[in-house]
Amino acid sequence: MLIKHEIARLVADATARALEEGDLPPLALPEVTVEHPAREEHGDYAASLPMKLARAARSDPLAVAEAIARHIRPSDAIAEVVVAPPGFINFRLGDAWLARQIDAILAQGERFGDVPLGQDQRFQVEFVSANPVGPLHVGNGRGLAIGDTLASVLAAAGYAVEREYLVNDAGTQTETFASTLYARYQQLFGREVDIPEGGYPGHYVVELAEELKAEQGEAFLRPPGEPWPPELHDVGVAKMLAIIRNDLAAIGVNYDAWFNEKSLYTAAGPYERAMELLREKGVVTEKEGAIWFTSSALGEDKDNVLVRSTGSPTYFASDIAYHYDKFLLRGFQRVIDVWGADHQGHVPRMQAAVAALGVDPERLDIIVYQLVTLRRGAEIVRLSKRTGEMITLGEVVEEVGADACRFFFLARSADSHMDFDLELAKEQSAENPVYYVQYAHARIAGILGHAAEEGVEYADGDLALLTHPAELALIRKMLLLPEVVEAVALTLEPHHLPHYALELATVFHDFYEKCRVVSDDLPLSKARLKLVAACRATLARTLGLMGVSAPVRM
RNA sequence: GCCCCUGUAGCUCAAGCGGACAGAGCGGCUGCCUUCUAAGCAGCUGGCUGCAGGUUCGAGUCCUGCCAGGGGCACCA
Repeated sequence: MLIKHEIARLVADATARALEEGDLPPLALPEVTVEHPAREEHGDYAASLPMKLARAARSDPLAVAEAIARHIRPSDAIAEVVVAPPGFINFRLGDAWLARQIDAILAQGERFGDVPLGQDQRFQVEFVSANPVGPLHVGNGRGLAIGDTLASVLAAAGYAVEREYLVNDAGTQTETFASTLYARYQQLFGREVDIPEGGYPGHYVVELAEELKAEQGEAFLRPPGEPWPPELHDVGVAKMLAIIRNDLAAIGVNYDAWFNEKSLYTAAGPYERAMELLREKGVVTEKEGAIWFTSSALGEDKDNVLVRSTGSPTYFASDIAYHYDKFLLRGFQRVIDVWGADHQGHVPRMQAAVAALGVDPERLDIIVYQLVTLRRGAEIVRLSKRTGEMITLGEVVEEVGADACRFFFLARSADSHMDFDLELAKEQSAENPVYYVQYAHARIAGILGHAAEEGVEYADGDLALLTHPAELALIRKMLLLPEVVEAVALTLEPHHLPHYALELATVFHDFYEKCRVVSDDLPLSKARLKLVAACRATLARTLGLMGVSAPVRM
């Protein structure tokens, strides 16, 4: 159990005893939590419970704090319990206990940070899922960093997590894409055709057409004026998808599943079954030749079309079928979808649809991240796939580096609108926060390498020798990792991770300046080697959760 | 017009469920390498948390109104 929870329990138990013995008047006990005081002199943890109870106890918060504090049982972890105005109970961890935690961290190695929140419940995180009609852009990068890290953190929190990419290969967009590709293809054979209305003007389609011509010659050519051959759709989508997968690989994402939208539409498949279920639930109606989800009766602004009057299903219907598949067919306990803000209007009706399928909407979390503005200095670069000019994620990764990209995307909360200034990202590459963290890891690797060269074995190091404030500060910070993992898993806000990484690196660099590790003092050297070995594991785990590399040399 | 997000230092952003004196990085200025990595450290500079009310023992955080910016309101996805 995390020390944070142990302390909260000590406070709860003490309060219960104070109530039993009449030191406090009868009152209902709220959930007890502890927090980290902002100021160091207030200790490691603080309980503000007395201030919350003061009114019900009709007493002074300070008196309540003292009544509770009197009943706190001693713990070997806690060196000091202090009551402080206006009504806090402050706890300070003991130096010896802190030092002993190093062995616990070393024993866990790079599993340190795991937290027993889940018991292997199956979770799915679906992210990016960009339509295979163009290369990934910077906004996709943000979704990628958020989704991938969330998946890693949830796995560390004890859930069985699957990463999934939905390939939208059944909608009108890939049809338009195929038309565009065919137009470009024909142009290569000297035909004067324009790309279709609403098509994709980007140069990459020309490149794909050239590739097609080089590989297949005129095999896809039809007489002028005739529609493109049906095979072209899948061939084109496959080529686009290959480019996307390549970009994803460059930034280091590994999906467990690639789900084809088309597979929803097999006979008696998810689409048909989901629609049937909605009909059974009585949330479907027909009007103006189309089939509608009667979401306005469920508190929504308006109804939404499921099947167009042409008979083809909308994106909304497709997504309902997809979530039917996730929840009812594959049985995920919880599904986390990571969407860009341009889809936020889709959130309430999706939640309503999931509820209509009989699934507790609490099981569906939709993380909406705000859009990214890409700029070069003062010049704003448009993100739209529909304009010819765009900077792809692949190009950004090449320019800025995968590690810096991920860290940058991750460091801002999903709710914040972010600017990605390429000029700045490049200029700052040496001053980038990610290198600050990685440098701490590389420094430790250097120290451990140096110790090995000097033949210093430290397995028997005596941790009791670690008493320097910088050493203890480092241990304190390391012990926070499980708390951060727990917080991220609970709030689904991965931006806490890079901020923690920065704090940990700061405390390490401070320690490094103040404490020489390998010195003439062999016992102290051994103890400090244990300390930095544990710190290396903590840094590596933190970086690993973010998908950022932990270099041994820089 | 309605809905979602945001407004915190010159810039980019933090601030777990409301807690003690709002923090980092970058920028600017000043110092520190015969030593395990100077991609580092120490110090200085910097704030009416958009504005006005309200709730509370306590508000950057919650509520209401206003102002400003981004996004969304299709038989597109």
